[in-house]
Amino acid sequence: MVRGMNRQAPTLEDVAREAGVSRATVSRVINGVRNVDPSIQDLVRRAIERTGYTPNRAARSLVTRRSGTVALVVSGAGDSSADGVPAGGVSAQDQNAFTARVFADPFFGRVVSGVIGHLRPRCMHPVLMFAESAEARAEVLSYLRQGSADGALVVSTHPEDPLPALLAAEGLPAVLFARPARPVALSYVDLDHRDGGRQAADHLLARGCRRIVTVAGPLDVRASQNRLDGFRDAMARQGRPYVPIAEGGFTLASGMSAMAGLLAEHPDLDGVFAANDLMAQGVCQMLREHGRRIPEDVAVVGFDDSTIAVTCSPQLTTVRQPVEDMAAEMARLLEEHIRGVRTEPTSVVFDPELIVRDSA
Amino acid sequence: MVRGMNRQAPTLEDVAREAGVSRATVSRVINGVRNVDPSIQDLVRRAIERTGYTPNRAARSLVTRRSGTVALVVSGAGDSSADGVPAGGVSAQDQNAFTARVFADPFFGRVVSGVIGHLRPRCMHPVLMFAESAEARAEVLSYLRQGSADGALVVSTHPEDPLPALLAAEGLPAVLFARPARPVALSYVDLDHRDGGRQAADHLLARGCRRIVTVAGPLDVRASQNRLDGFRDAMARQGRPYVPIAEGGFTLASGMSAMAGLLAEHPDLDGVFAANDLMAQGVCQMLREHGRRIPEDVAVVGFDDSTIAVTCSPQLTTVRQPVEDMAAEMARLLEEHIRGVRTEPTSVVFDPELIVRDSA
DNA sequence: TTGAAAGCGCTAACAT
DNA sequence: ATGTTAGCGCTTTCAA
Repeated sequence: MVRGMNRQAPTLEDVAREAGVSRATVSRVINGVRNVDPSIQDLVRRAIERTGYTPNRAARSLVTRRSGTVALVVSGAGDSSADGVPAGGVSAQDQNAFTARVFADPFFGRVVSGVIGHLRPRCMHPVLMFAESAEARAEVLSYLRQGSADGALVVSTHPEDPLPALLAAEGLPAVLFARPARPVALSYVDLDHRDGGRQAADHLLARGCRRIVTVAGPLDVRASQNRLDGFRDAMARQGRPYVPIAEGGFTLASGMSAMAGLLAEHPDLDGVFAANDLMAQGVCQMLREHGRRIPEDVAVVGFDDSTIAVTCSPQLTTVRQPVEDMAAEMARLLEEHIRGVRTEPTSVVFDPELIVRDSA
Repeated sequence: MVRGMNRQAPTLEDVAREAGVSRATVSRVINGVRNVDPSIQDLVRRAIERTGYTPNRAARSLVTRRSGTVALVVSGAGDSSADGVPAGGVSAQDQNAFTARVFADPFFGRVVSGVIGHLRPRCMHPVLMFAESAEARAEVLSYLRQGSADGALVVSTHPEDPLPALLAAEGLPAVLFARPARPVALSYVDLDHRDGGRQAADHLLARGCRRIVTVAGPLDVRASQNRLDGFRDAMARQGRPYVPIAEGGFTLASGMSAMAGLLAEHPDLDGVFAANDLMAQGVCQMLREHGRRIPEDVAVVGFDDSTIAVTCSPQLTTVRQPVEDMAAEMARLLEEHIRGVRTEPTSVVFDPELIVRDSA
């Protein structure tokens, strides 16, 4: 069915003529509306086949007021207004750095995967947007207002991200990954991070570790804080109120240097909880550089169960965050908001699960 | 300008009435067509402000026949037709695995960054699509035919990827990352991989390395093959016709095991060229586990200059592939094809550049 | 069950 | 320089 690029694409009209019926009937067949004579359905379907017809999305959107597209936005904090930004906005450098940071963690890939998994069977598609500056955020809003996308799935990389509030204020359908720092009338999907921290502590303790330390995530991020809280609570409940802690930045390098510091102050440590797998990998590397065997000398527990948990050696024992499922749930909620079958903001909190492998 | 979600969005008509002019005039102002009296322009702009008007994208697309969207497709090989696929197509597992693999390398993030960098100022947006199965590929084609996207930017992860040929056959605007295995009438952007391999060899040699080995990429990938060829040629030209080689899979783990093998057979090696940074990182880790210092005992050169090149320790000396620039160029070419100002398939080949850091 | 016709909101050719 | 008008391709009442 190779068609030259010159010929106009066939329209409903063409199919209707070919089938000897009206536009309306063809439309009904395509959209699966009942009340169409089976024999006519066949007729139409054959005509569609013959003409190589594909519905025009713009025309359909115009009348249905649905684009079949959702914005998948990765949102930073950036300048919250047009303050002090050199004309022209954010530099390519900054933008690259931001993007690089986002993609450095396998986390985002898992989000994409989960989102696409839900969207694809419904003929919906994600358009990727970065909102690391006030300018970029305005663009996201305008994109949604234009009806270019029916709603937004937003993953904030910073607790002070102003985008959720802006979205809510305009009444635009949106679902967040993680509960926003300040209350916003939007649905979100989250993980019970506290419980994850607790599971890590319990496992290390049950394993017989006595001198446990932790490499926390950035403490201005609620998720990090909660993982740490849960971890500490569990430790305290078992009679260990004090746990040495180093703060990392969720990166491999920060995990390494945090571990180096911890090792210097507590050379006899025998257990580490790292608040994500990337840092856990850094922790393992640093431990090995110091001649410690894992898990014989030091047990390491990570968080996330990202792909690196298994590519890392030894394979990481880690607290699984079901990111794909969470992302799919975001898409599901958003779809319901868009369809209007769900109107109130909702929250769905997932439970983490300890995955035991070789590192602890 | 908070608007309840109940009120209909204002249309051109509303603005026109508010400003006391015709729809056409408002449209002209919005689209920056000359021949509009400055005073009226102001009038209109104020009316737009007051009404909070935003143009409806679907309506605009319908008449301009432009969606302002391009498909950014990551394409695998997968089943090339409906052979032996269990009903329902590819499993969620497979899809996740595919996505995970794609995002494990910082490469894709750089592509996204470069693409967005070019698209954003032009008010265009990328929609993310995966085409790892025949089904998914059909969907990409249909998406483009529907006019949902004006063209496709495709990054193939496999040399036998059938998508480019399908795109070309339908005359759909598309630009590829890397020259396709078999000739296809599409524009592409590529790197002079041979020259990159050459630069790596020359640097290692100039440094005084005598027992050089290499960890190649998957040899069914043209880029890997070319990097290797260039590397070997340069070595041969300097009187070293034989270079021990191990084939990796562009992953960290494969870099480690390739290095382990090489080390076992050539314990006296003093220089390594790894065909990408991820493998180079694996190489470094393995070398360190074997007590080799980098670069004192063994010099290591990577390829790509991805973010890990600098997060890795020691920082990687590597052959830079300007992925962001290449991706932006893809976007530029595609845009020209879409606008019709470029009709013939074109190729743009970038030059790699050796970035000297600490590892060699 | 099918068809006729009225738009959806916009741009562009044409008329003024 | 501005307004009038005719669609773009589709869905969806409303009649038949």
